[in-house]
Amino acid sequence: MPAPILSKDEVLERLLRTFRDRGYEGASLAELAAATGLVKSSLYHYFPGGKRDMAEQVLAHLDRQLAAAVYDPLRSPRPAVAKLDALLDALDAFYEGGRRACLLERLCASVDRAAFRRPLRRAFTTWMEAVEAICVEAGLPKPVARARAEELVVRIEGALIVCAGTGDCGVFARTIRDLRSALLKPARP
Amino acid sequence: MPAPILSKDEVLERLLRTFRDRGYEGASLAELAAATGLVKSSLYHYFPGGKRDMAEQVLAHLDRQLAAAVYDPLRSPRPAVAKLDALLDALDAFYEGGRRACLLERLCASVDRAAFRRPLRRAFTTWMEAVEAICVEAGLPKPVARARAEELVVRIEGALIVCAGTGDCGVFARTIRDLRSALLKPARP
DNA sequence: GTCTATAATAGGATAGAC
DNA sequence: GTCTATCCTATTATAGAC
Repeated sequence: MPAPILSKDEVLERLLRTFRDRGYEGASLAELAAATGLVKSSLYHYFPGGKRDMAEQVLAHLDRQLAAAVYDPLRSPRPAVAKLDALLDALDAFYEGGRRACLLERLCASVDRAAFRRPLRRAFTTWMEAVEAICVEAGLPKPVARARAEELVVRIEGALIVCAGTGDCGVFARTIRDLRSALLKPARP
Repeated sequence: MPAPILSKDEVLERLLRTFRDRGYEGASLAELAAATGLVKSSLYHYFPGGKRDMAEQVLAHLDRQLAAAVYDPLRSPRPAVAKLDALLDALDAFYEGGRRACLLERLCASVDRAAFRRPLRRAFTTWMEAVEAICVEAGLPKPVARARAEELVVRIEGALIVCAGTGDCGVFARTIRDLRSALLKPARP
């Protein structure tokens, strides 16, 4: 009875990278197996439901990771501006300045998207609610805060696409910079 | 020698729809054939290079379509606000209020993305230049116009992702509305 | 220019040994 | 929990008739 080579979290981490680099359809079982150092049938031990199961568990893993590394720290007693800075730094690092794609986007675009509907919706909602809370804390009225949060998520996702399409990571940098300076500005008179 | 059933443009139009609905990897030759009413080997008559060839030609087709239906009309003698309105109306119709995905995004996310690098870059650039021209015409300084154009494309692409992810087309509608009212606003003091 | 037929391969998935 | 071996189907692609 061989011992596990990688922890489940390490397996999920590698699957996450493969899915976001290759896309859902683009990531074959052969690639996913190679990325984890396992053979296909070993993957089926962890993920009896196959590829779809992998993506679902990777999504849940991402959710946990983000909660622990990004969203929870936002509850610390710091001014809203500092929280926004921290969030944008985390996003910049996570997407490597626009060089990496977003797993959520990749799964939204997949043929199996219906299977990921709920976790995807949840991921986007959690993200937006975290930003909305920062905006509210900064003194913005709730409807404005909501709109600003939506705008942040939209612009980050869009910037990743345009970076990939133009090969110009500057788009992502400018988007981050712009959000940093404008997101918490008072609502226009 | 049977006559063509569909014109080349009609074939390209149907391939475009299939690619944007199913994604590049997600669209199989069987689906692409069904969508055009041809059998696989007939597709190879039009597209000897197979699927990649199809996507490349579809991209070129889209480029021509946009030039004729969207970009060229922007050269007519109308005020900049009217041009922006027309462009946003065209985008809203093209993406069906956020219900349809963007072909450019689908190809950016594909495993064969390297093959589409140039046409993708060109498509994004053309789009941004058209918006930039409107902004300049509205009296914005060139650097501001450039940034605003980038912002429009980023927000449209992002809104499509967030729509797909949350199932809420309202995101797209709000983005269009917001761009309509804010894109040509004078640069902040 | 369209078709039928067929190859060749890659993909997802399973059985069962250790 | 990992492996080897295998299966089945879908997918891409080609050959050649009409």
